[in-house]
Amino acid sequence: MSREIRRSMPLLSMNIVMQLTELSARQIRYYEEHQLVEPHRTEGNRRMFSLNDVDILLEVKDYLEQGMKMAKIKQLFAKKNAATSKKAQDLSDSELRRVMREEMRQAQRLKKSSIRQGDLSRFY
DNA sequence: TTTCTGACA
DNA sequence: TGTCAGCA
Repeated sequence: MSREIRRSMPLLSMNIVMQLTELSARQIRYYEEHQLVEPHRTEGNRRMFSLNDVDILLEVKDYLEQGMKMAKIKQLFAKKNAATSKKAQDLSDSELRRVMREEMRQAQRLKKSSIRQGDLSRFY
């Protein structure tokens, strides 16, 4: 899966991510404080984001726009990460499905349909 | 010049 | 979340 490696390669600067996500630097740093993303650091302590980080940021942005609270979003990502890593270890597929169903239910309940196919397809 | 951290509102 | 200060 060299595709995963590329997605995790840190090569986006703060300025690029701000334009890509339309989030302010303040917001991006705030989300990092809450461990929603984990950008790498350059020698000069500058943040370097991967495509995965941008994806996550966009998801967070969607959830926030739907009115979801930070606490809820943090829970969601914690579960998702746990589930995806479990899948990587080939431990639990049903758990992953349960989490994904819950996520879609949340999104539907709060809004109509802002979840993009591309995001979810990565997990199947 | 840009980004970083911390702090205040 | 915006913005300001003081650094690197």
